[in-house]
Amino acid sequence: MRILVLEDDPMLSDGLTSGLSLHGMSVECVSTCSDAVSIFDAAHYSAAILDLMLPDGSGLDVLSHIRARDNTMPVMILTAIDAVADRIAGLDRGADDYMGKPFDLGELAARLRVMIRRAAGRANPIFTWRDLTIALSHRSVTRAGIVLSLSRREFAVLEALIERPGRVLSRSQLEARLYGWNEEIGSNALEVHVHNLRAKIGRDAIETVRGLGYRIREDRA
Amino acid sequence: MRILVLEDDPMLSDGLTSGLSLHGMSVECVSTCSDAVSIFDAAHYSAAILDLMLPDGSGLDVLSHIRARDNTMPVMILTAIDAVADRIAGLDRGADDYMGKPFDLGELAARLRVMIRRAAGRANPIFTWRDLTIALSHRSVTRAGIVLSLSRREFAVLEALIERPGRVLSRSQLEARLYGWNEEIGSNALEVHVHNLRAKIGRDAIETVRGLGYRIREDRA
DNA sequence: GACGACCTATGCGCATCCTCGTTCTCGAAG
DNA sequence: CTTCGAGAACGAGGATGCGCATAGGTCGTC
Repeated sequence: MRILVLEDDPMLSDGLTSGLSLHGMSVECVSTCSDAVSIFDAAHYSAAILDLMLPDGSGLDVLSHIRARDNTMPVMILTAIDAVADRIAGLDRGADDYMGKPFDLGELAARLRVMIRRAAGRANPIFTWRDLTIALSHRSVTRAGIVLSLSRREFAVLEALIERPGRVLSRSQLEARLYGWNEEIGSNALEVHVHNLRAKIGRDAIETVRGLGYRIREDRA
Repeated sequence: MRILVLEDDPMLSDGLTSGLSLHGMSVECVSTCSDAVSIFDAAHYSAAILDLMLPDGSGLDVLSHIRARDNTMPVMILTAIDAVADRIAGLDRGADDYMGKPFDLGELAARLRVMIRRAAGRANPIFTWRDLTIALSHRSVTRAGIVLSLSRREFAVLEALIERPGRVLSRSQLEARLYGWNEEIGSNALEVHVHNLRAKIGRDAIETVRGLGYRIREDRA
């Protein structure tokens, strides 16, 4: 099990390295967000531990970077013991777990193992788009940290579109997916759903390609 | 065939440029990893040749960057003749082939062609012309990195022309393709579309062959 | 019965597209 | 080189219909 640690406090990172090694994990440390980003792009790890307060940014940005690349690596964030807002923000951006400092090394190791085991068995892609995160398995969508409640049809539309970002889905394709094959639809129901969906997830997330259909706008931010 | 070369030795990059040009490839050179990364994000190439030892990093990092973006572009890495470890690392990170320095230009060109041909069979067709990229599957067209919005007819014209670059399509051929068989057209609608299309993708992309029709100008840049 | 999810219906705005008239360009003939 | 005609480019106007927004109606659930 290869763990990457993003932590700028040398005392803490040394402790993590030696402590987790005792639990059979091999640990590598970086101390800046930019190092973390480049090493994540380059290599593969079983899990990552991210501190939030770094000299050149927040670990949350690294997390967003990871998830933006469809990397579902388990991520644990370290927060101050009482920083609830940070924890929520972390989970919303796709973190799998958090621990408050100071923490017990044994518990940290155990939680890492749980995360890694769970990750191995899951094919639960968490899509992200701008400030939107969509967890298909939980049928949950959050925007900028707050949970949205989508109706069944709305979620189905979003799910269909987000499976292939940038790909145009025609109205008939979407209807065939929402309704059974010969569960005919006689009106602009789909457009209404798209309309309501846009009101919830943001006007410009879904792009209409006139005469062809809809697609999720690719995020070139 | 548009090739991007990442090489910081000017002697070598000059040689590659002139040598590969003789084999009908158009070559662009960058000498730093950061330049390479930004140009890969902006434009599309048929293949890339990456040196490993660069002033600001390793070509392997560039390779990882490319693959992290789901870009399946064929990549060849250049290594010292006896750097076996580098080759393995390169292939592990998703390179398609490698060559040891010094190399034979003819062989390099041949291997590039093989890579490109192989890649053409697996990828969705993305045509490029100068700073234009056309992804038929996504129905998206970008010019110098920014997305253009083409209307249905405009895209259809462009699609028809770009299927066979350099080939002249007569007006009646294009009309037959845009409109159904007996969906007659009574005027110069096609010319208007060509006109509007030119305004978007660049005046000289589409060449008119007087009395015969239109064609995509072949890129001999 | 209140509520939410869903489908249906309808009017409007606007992008798209065709048409038309004019101007421009090319190329061959004089 | 000049002239001239056909083909091509351009700009503008107007019709069409797609997609949007909104409201009303039905069904199922609590």
